[in-house]
Amino acid sequence: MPRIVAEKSDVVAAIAEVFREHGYEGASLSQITATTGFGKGSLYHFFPGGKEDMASHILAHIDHWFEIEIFAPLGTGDAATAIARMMRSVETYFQSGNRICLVGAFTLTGTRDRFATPIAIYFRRWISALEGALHRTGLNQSQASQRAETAVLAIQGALVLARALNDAAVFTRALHQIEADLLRPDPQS
Amino acid sequence: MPRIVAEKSDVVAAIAEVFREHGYEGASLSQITATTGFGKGSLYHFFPGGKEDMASHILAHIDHWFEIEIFAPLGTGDAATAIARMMRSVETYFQSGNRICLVGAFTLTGTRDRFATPIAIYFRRWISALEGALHRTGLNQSQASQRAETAVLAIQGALVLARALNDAAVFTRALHQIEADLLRPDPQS
DNA sequence: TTGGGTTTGTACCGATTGGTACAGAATTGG
DNA sequence: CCAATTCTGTACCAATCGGTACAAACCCAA
Repeated sequence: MPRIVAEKSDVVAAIAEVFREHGYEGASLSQITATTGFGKGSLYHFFPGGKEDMASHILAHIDHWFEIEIFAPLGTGDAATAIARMMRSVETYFQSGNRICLVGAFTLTGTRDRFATPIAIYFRRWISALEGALHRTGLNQSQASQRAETAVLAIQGALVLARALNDAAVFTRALHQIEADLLRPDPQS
Repeated sequence: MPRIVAEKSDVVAAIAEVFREHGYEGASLSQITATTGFGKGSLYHFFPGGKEDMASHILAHIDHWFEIEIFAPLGTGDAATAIARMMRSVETYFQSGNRICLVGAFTLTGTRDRFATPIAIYFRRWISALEGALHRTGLNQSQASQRAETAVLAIQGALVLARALNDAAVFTRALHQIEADLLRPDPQS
């Protein structure tokens, strides 16, 4: 019984990479079976709802990972440390700019309409978790909110530009600047 | 004879909107014919190379528009004025965040591999044009380069986040901050 | 008005799409 | 060891995919 869960989780991770490479519409069932090694039988056993079901589970899987590794930790301990920890996790997760944000990729196509709610929740949660940490550094609510939004947005943009220029250095460079901007002392006070 | 060119340009613009909405892989020929009103006959007359040919022409069309309206103007006149002008053009072009950057959307899927060169050229040219203007404000080369990269990246990220949250205000808010960051006096001097 | 090129709609093509059916292999609890 | 359940490969399906062929409609110069 636990074996089912474990394998399903593996399947989710494997399919996610196919979506990451070809997008939702571009990832065909035959590509998924070929790349993951799972036949249609297995696929439709785990995901009776087909492609859309797979993508839903993938988004949930990603959201869960971020909740555990990024969002929740932002709420604990020293704020500056938590933010630095986030930046490190982000750099690792996105493989220094060589890996795409699937949520962001879904956002930019018609796929967004299918998954509008989980997509919006993911980004809102990220911003709100970061905003909480910034608030603990002494920033007021509106400044914390603005900085958090800017940081999340910049991470997404960095992923786009790094891939467009095929230059992962763009991403790491951006991450360092984002971190500096986040921890910069309040110019108001 | 000029009529051909004019109509072809119209077709390009119409198809671009379909790609913008569904992505390259997601935009089917039948959707293109239905949305644009042009039959397959016309489509394959103008674009013998099919879908890929259409997308190439669209990218060229976009690049040309940006060259005329954004990139080239950055090289003329007062730098601060030129940058402010760019921000206004960007806000108009992307309809205050309600319109997607097709180049960015292509970047995040397997489509990038097909059009890697024009995509990279587009972003490089944008950054380099902006870098030139920043250099004219007195910033040194490396600072100008870094700021230009950050600004272009942030615009892309703002488009992603605005669409993800279905909130155009995110985009306009970001644009104002980007402009302020670009024109901020050199902290070094 | 006619003739030649340009533009377009329609019918059609093989290939592939996402999805279903189901028999059998593998695994498990009893 | 057996039966029930879980898992998987294969064959198959209608629908749609991107693309081709081509004849008719259209347009403009002569």
